[in-house]
Amino acid sequence: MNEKAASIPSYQPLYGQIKSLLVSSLANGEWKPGQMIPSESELASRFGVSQGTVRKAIDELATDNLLMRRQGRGTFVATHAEDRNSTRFLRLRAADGSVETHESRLISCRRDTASGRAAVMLNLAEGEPVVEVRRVLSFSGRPVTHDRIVLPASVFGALDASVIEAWEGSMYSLFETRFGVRLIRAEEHLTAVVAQADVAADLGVDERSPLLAVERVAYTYDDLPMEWRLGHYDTASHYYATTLD
Amino acid sequence: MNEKAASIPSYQPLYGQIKSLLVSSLANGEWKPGQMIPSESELASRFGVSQGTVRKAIDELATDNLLMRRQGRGTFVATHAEDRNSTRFLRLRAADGSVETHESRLISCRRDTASGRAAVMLNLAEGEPVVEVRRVLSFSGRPVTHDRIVLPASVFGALDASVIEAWEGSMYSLFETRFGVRLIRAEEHLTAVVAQADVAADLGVDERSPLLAVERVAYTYDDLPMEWRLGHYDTASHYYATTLD
DNA sequence: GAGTGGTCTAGACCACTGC
DNA sequence: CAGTGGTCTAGACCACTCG
Repeated sequence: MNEKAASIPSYQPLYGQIKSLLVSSLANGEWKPGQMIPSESELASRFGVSQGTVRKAIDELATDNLLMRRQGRGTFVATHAEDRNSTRFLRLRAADGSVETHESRLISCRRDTASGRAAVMLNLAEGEPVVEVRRVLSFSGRPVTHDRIVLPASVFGALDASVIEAWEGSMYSLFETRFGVRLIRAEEHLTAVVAQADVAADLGVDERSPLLAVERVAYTYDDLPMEWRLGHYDTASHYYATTLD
Repeated sequence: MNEKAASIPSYQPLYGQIKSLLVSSLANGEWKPGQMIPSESELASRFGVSQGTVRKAIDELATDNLLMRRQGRGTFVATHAEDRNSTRFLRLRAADGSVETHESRLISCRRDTASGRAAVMLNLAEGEPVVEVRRVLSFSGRPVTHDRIVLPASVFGALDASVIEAWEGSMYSLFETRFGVRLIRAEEHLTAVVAQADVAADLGVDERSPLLAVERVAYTYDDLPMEWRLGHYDTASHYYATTLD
């Protein structure tokens, strides 16, 4: 095709437009997490562009972890329901650097109304219905993190304790499978705080112990905030790892 | 060229080899921070490959922040001595999300011998000479972080208080300009701790206040650890920001 | 206008997977 | 062996910067 992006106002390259089309197909559920998307050559003829252009679009989506390429097999929609992805957002490491398996213990799951930081960060009005989950994550049998998770009830209304306790896998995997919500990106704000009574009790640490407070907001394909959580990590024997580059 | 990578043992693509060659030129100082490297077409003929192959190599180096592309101008060696890069490794934000300017106050700069975590992380034997810098960073006039920086004296022997106080710019910019050491990547380990007396005094917070402890190791082009630092951040009015994706 | 990076194409061939 | 992604090429043309 030669009569390309002639009338686009502020120039966007063809592969950028293809990328948007692919994201739309992901967002509207045409291709579901874990599924294979059409081959590069098929997409090229569908969109009327060369394979190289489709390739560049897919390259960027793979870099952003929206897609996963597997040589010889195809290109797949990324999913949290995979061993290598199930802890993608977990930055906690044991003091010796190893990545341990962890177990989750549910404390509560109840309906509530939005307020404070959670309401602001989720773009909800005060008082809108939400679901609030509290849980403790243990590493090698020892409680390390306490999480309070707030979700809009408009989407997660069907979430309750039995659903969570029956689920094998991560929260994000549950959201994908049971609610059709795929969270692809999150932002975290870290501070150091002193443990409050309830959290201290759940973690088995002294009140007033220092804890790492981790506030997280996770976003969908459309960049809508869909989950707010406040974690409190006991960093006596674990640390939070990041890379700067 | 058709007689390409015929005898390479475990297949490495051509652009990967070009990438290695480019990194070598960066590491041995053929092209210095801030300088422009040869154009893609010149590199293509120098290496006897197509421009597209050079391009792919440069693309990846630009993604890794080793090079910076500027359309219409050329490709440049990334440097910390640039406004947009001078705070590249600083993840601190004010509580309202803004990025403030900061001022550094030097507490001490002295020769010491390697020991403990610093020795281990810098691959130094106990007792090898190091330079230790302590400083406080203030945001909007208020002290927020206390840093203890340890550097191998074999490279940074000429560093002293007068050099630091005369310098306008970041530490990494100083390392580049005065010591020919470019640090391209760093890893951080975060924990929550209680303030010790000396740090508390320097930051003007109560002893036993919770602080965010940030241990950082920074690496050169050759992936050698060249800087170890232990920061203590007062997160009462600031937070540490990261993105998960 | 000359030079640089950025996009797009068409086609050849290689590497890997699974039937 | 067919199908998929991965690499490489050669060449055309576009967008941007600067003198």
